[in-house]
Amino acid sequence: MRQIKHPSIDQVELTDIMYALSEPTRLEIVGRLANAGRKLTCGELDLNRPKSSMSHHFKILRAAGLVETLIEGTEHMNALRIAEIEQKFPGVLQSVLTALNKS
Amino acid sequence: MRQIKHPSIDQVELTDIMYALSEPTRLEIVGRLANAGRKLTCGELDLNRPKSSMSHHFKILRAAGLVETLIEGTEHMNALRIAEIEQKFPGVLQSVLTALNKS
DNA sequence: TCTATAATTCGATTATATTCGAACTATAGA
DNA sequence: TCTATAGTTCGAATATAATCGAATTATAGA
Repeated sequence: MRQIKHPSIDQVELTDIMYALSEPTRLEIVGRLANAGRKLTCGELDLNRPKSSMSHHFKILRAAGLVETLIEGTEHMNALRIAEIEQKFPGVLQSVLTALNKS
Repeated sequence: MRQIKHPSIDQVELTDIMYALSEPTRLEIVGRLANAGRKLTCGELDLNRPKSSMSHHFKILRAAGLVETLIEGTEHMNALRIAEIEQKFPGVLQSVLTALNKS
């Protein structure tokens, strides 16, 4: 069961996080993953966009270090790397999530 | 003495802020404005880039609502709109500034 | 009114992102 | 071994952004 590679937390750059969060679809994905409180498949998110577009956005979220994807069978389970990100950049992701939930 | 137009704080979007902060030069400008604790002219920042490039980045920072520019004579004095941004998106800008000062 | 200074705007070039259909890969289960 | 399912990768089109020299605007001061 081959797994997807992710950057280690010390490779994660603040600019990459900012960039990943600057796109509405990706911000929506991040918000839903946070609120779900459990791992979600790409399909469960259902933002009404083609699979290839979703895949593209997940790739960027992974590269930024925001999302971790575990392959389980035919599904890809996605989770926010919130604890690690908070440790490295305290408050950054948390405050964005708070702002998201207010709007 | 004509002044530059800025968005009102309720027009400011989280994605625009994230986008503005996703570019290293702009992040640097924001960090210096925060640390200076006073208004700075574009020239004082001196990031070793052509004036037209700096002007472009300031335009984006202004449009995102992050920077306010007051014209005084021939100089443009720039300040972070930190109080307003903090009120609307608590912790977002502050945590980014903290992360910047650690790196 | 002339000159110097500060910064913006314009315009062209190049680079980077987004979008999405079609083809492909990997796994589970019949 | 066949089929269905979940997602990725490819490739091409389109859109958006970054870069920077040259021209322009606005002001201060001589």
